[in-house]
Amino acid sequence: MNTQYWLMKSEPEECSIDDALAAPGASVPWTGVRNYQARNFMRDAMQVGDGVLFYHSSCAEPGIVGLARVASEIRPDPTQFDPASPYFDPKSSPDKPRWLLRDVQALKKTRLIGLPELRATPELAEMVVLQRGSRLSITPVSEAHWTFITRRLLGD
DNA sequence: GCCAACGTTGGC
DNA sequence: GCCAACGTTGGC
Repeated sequence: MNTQYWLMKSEPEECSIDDALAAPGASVPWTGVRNYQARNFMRDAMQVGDGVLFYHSSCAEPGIVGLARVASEIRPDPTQFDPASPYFDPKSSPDKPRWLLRDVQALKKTRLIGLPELRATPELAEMVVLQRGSRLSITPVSEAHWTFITRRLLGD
């Protein structure tokens, strides 16, 4: 299957693009997804090597802040088993894990393309993340949108 | 902190 | 299976 593209939201207070780039191998486990649709995107559709728009959410300047790639196969999210974690899920068990993750490798910090800029760009109006009421932390990005955004970011 | 929008839960 | 109540997301 061809390379696909995704937008993945992270709260910078939890894991910013700088945090990801500073991690060993610039790779971080994408913990904390607790939404079935987002989980299913990771489990069923993502492939190693897919492109990722790294997005900061729940912060002063939400928007795209970097580029990344899907860096691992799917595996259980260990935070669901940790009673001390805010992501603990008492209904999940190691023999039948409910929540899954992939590793995401940060490739590059870019300038911010903030939400206002995204919304002001007609070419991007159809992006899933911009749709009314969209709350999914992982959304697919079309190749056209990926190309438009990466060109704008990388200036080629 | 507010609140719109959406997802999940659980009684029936 | 319906749907009201509740919880969460996330921009502002």
